[in-house]
Amino acid sequence: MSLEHAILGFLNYEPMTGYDIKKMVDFSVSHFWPAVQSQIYKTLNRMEKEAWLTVETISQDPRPPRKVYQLTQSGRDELFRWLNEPQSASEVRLAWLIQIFFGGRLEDGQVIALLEHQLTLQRQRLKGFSSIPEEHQENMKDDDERDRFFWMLTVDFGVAQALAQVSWLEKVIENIKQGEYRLPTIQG
Amino acid sequence: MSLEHAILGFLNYEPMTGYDIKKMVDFSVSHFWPAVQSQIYKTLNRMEKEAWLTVETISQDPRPPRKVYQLTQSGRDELFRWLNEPQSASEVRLAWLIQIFFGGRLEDGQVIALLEHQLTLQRQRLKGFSSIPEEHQENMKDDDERDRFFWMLTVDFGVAQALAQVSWLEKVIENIKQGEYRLPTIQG
DNA sequence: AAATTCATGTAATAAGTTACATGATTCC
DNA sequence: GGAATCATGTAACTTATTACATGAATTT
Repeated sequence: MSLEHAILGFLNYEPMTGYDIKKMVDFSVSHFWPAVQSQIYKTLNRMEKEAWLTVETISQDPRPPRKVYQLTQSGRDELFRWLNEPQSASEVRLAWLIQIFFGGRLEDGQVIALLEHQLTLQRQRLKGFSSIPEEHQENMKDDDERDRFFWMLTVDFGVAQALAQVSWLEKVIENIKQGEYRLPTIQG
Repeated sequence: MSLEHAILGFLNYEPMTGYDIKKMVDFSVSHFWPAVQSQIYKTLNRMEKEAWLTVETISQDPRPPRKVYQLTQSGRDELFRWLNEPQSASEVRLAWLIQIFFGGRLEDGQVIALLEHQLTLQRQRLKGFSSIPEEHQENMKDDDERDRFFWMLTVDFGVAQALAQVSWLEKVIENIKQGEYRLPTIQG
């Protein structure tokens, strides 16, 4: 499980509550590893049982108590073990490609609508990425420059992916519109 | 659920057993929507209950009976309804990007090892793709030309994605090796 | 002699989503 | 006055994975 290890990574920066972790996840890694709140709380409980974390509970009536989680040595060991472990195939599930796969049973116009929808989504994604660096400047003050670089690398990867998809989609749409059923990448 | 709809798509070609479907999935859509055997059988049962499929059971002792599934009208309707439904964000979970995200806490050499591992995986993926078109020629004989085109489009997408990842990874590795911490895509 | 193909299934487990619940304080 | 923030949690459900089980016939 990788959410576990993302959490270990965040807690390696500093002790935090589940609420804080949720915010950090949304803000930084959600574009390649989203997580809902209930999943984070469940995972934190499991990790505590595994003795990767300790909790300090600070009551603050009438709100629920803040449960500040902190890495144990065993948690830190696990984090660095995992950070060095080669990850096998990355999981990708693209429902829209299933649609394209069976696109032979649709009319050209229907397929083009599907492709154009994906194009819109990818362009929106690109816009979303371009706002991250500035927000980041504000929120992160004088954190480690090196941490910042690797964060921005993951953003850059997202941008590269989105750009590649956009140009692929544009070519495919154009080809189909012209009645030329050519593959943009393989040969011509 | 999209496995459901992939199955509807395959059964729209012709009636098949779960075993047949598993083979087709592995051969054609598994690179963007993998499915294990037990998942397929479970899904077929559910789909039968939903009246999207009917079964014809052909006993063949001592083997398990062949259960040949066939689309109902309601199943076909559901297929085409779904094929035209715009799909929202495609699910992508990239564990190795979590590693890169926390790469600031590793040494350059360790990060480079992670990146080079991904590079190897993507190059292998590319090799895998290049073998599909020929296999396909053999297996598919005189099926609809149009179906074939859209199948090959999904392969082409996979190739485009893999190529984009390869060149991104190459640039990042090079930059880090030179001690120049630059983002390949955003600016320079 | 060993591996693969055919053909089904179950059980246990893991991971993730959706929806609900509480309730004061602060911001717009 | 209404929305967002803080801060936790549970329950039901869905989706997917891993591992086990059977067993003849065919291919390597």
